[in-house]
Amino acid sequence: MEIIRKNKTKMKLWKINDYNPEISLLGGHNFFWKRINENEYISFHNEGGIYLYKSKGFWRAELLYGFLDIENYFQLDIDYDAILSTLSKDIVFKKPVSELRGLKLTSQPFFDVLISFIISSNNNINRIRKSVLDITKNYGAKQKNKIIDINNFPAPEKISNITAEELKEKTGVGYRAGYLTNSAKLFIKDKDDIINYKEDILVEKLKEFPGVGDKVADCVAIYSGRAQTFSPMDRWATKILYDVYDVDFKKYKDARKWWKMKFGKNASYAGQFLFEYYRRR
DNA sequence: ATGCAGGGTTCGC
DNA sequence: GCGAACCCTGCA
Repeated sequence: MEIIRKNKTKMKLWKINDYNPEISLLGGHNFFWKRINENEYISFHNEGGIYLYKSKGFWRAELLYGFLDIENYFQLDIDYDAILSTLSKDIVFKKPVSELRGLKLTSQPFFDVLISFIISSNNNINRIRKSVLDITKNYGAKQKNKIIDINNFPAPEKISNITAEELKEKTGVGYRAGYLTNSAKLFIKDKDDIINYKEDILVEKLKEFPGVGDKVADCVAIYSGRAQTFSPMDRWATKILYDVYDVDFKKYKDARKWWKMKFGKNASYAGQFLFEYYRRR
């Protein structure tokens, strides 16, 4: 991969090949990006702000503040072509892959994914995004940078110190407010332990957090880059798998096994293409 | 206008 | 293991 270094500032620029920010960053798996215009995006994660912009036909990313690992965040080590060509052997993926080419997953900071997907339960994408933004505006800190005025998402300590009543009043997260503050507290206590787990063990640990069931646990594990062999079973996935593959799972764990058996290491990408394709119909 | 679904989870039985 | 309740809002 190409790394461009500006001589004076030592700023690292990363080239993001074969990328579609619109469907990758403003869809249903990442709620921490602001679109400035069609050629510029900025993230407001607690751990860092990435500036993504199109220049001379290529998407490039640089860190504006904080300490995010951009190579890890954009999963620059994966073989995207190999994933797509493997999936495309299945007729089901012909249209999703051709129409949504450039859709990629991100490995987001663990806590940010945890909070945003606790908000996601029995909720819709527009409202999830709005709630995340409300939390950021109310409790984040201004991050000085050369592009745009922006707050970052608050740290676990910050959220743990808000009362559920206040959070509910200011952000519209509703009955999930208590889940959020208590999960933040538990995260502070358990973070050194939990971030070392992966895949099936991680999702079981994640269910100890209030507001986290099987589906949200899958989202946190996958969208933080700690699981690849399954895909979250929400209303959409359940319907899609029933309609397309004629499968219907009695137990959630059976769904995890099915994804792994059917798609192996590509399961999370498989699910993401199906979800983003069918929810746009 | 009123009813319902939205990337589910919790609680009580 | 099953069903109801849940904040709120856009859209039919």
